[in-house]
Amino acid sequence: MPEDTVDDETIDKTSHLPAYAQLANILRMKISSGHYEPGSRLPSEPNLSRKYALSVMTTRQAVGVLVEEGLVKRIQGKGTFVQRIGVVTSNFELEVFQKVFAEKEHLDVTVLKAAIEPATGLLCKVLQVAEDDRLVVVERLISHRGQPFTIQVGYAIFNPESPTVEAMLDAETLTGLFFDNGPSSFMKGELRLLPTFFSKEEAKLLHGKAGESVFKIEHIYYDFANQPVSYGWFIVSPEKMPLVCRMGVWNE
Amino acid sequence: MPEDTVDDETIDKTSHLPAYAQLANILRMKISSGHYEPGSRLPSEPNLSRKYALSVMTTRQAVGVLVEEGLVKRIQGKGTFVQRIGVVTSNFELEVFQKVFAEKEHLDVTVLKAAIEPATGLLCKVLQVAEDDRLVVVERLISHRGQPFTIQVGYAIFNPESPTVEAMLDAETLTGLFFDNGPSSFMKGELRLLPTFFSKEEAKLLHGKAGESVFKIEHIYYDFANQPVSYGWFIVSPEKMPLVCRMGVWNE
DNA sequence: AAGTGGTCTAGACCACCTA
DNA sequence: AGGTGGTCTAGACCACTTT
Repeated sequence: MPEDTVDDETIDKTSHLPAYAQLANILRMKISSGHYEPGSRLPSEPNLSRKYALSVMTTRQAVGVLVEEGLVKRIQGKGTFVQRIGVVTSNFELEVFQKVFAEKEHLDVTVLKAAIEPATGLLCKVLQVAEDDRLVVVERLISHRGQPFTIQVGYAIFNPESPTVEAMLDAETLTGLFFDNGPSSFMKGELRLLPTFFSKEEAKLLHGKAGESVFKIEHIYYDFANQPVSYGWFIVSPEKMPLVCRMGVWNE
Repeated sequence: MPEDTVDDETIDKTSHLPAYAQLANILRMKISSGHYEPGSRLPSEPNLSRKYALSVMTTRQAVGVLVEEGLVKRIQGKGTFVQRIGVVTSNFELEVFQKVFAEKEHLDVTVLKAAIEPATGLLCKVLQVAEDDRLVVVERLISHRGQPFTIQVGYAIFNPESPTVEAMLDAETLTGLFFDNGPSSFMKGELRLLPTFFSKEEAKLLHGKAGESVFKIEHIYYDFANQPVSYGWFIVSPEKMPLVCRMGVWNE
């Protein structure tokens, strides 16, 4: 009476797909098919290692893939448990931002405003400067493949020698857009995603309707001394930048 | 002429902090201090292994931590490179959602509506049912520590035997709120984050102002047969649920 | 050919949980 | 005490990139 003999797939060590990925696929399949039910325990790592003739480290790597995907959760001393999918563990990536800004050859930047202004109220607080200190302000309309994509507004503390200011004013190479490719290095930054609505001007520039609900992505960057160096935001429509998060097993 | 003798920290193998975490800390420090500049190459893993007297696997684990944090990027055959921080690689987690719903003892749920209705227009499309098929609809006000937190609206295909319907109507145990603890298992789901604004009623219930910009988190779940089983959304103010993403090195 | 990251082994010991 | 995940070693071979 054979048990567990041919009911399972095995690891093909001649395959180009790494063993850990093969095992991850097998386990993922068993989870999505209901063979391992939500809340239940996965076979222990030593057991999986024996069953699929892999070392513990390789087995751990396979399970680690599922952990990254949020399908299972490891609890030391107890085991690895199949997770139920749910809203609470999700995260939203700025995938569209990545794709759009990666295609530099299809980006067009129009400078709407570039000026030096005295700092006021909120800006003083955010950038930790005194009232009337001078700020560089730049507003840009960024189009992607001919379609208006986002409006960017940025403020930086004015300092002719600061690479930040240089980068901001450098529309040509886009370095000022998101500080991903510039000469300066920042210790840290913070993003904040907010709901807002199109102003009349924004709607016109981005081909939307005034009052339409859109995203605002605020960003603030700090230098090595922990001082804020720039503050600004992007305005972008959810139609141009859908924020979607998939949970569970897709594409099987 | 000593070089690299005492300028570097070393790994304390008697520490409770794992060696890989210690090395990750060292490397993170060197990145944030500018010792390793953005765009530059990290020492190779064999080099780091020799330098800190660790095995390759342990060194890899340390570098893996920084990869997860987005501070460095591995490129096979070339090396590991320090990344510049930027907007494009960020993601937003629903941390507040996690925390709020984890404190089940501090949640209060008021059922605003529970009914069976015929499907119409948009709902037919989303749930892939025929016009006038019956749907269960539930609206809830969820309060956390006495403060109104979110309004949840959910639709499910009516089937008295479906665990989804059971879960939705089960206000007591909150299982219907986000399907994270219920008896049913779902193969997959999709979330969509959207900007919108408070309706008059929503504003009143959530102590906000009508017309205020807020988040809408749409969710749709599918069963094992890939059929939609439920659709709905949460309405929540950005003040109650800030969506923040930190980039670079914080808390050093 | 040499250097890099990517995968893998066959063990080992530790920390934690349950019985 | 025995099982579980967490860490670690000292090698090995492979795939990819550069010289």
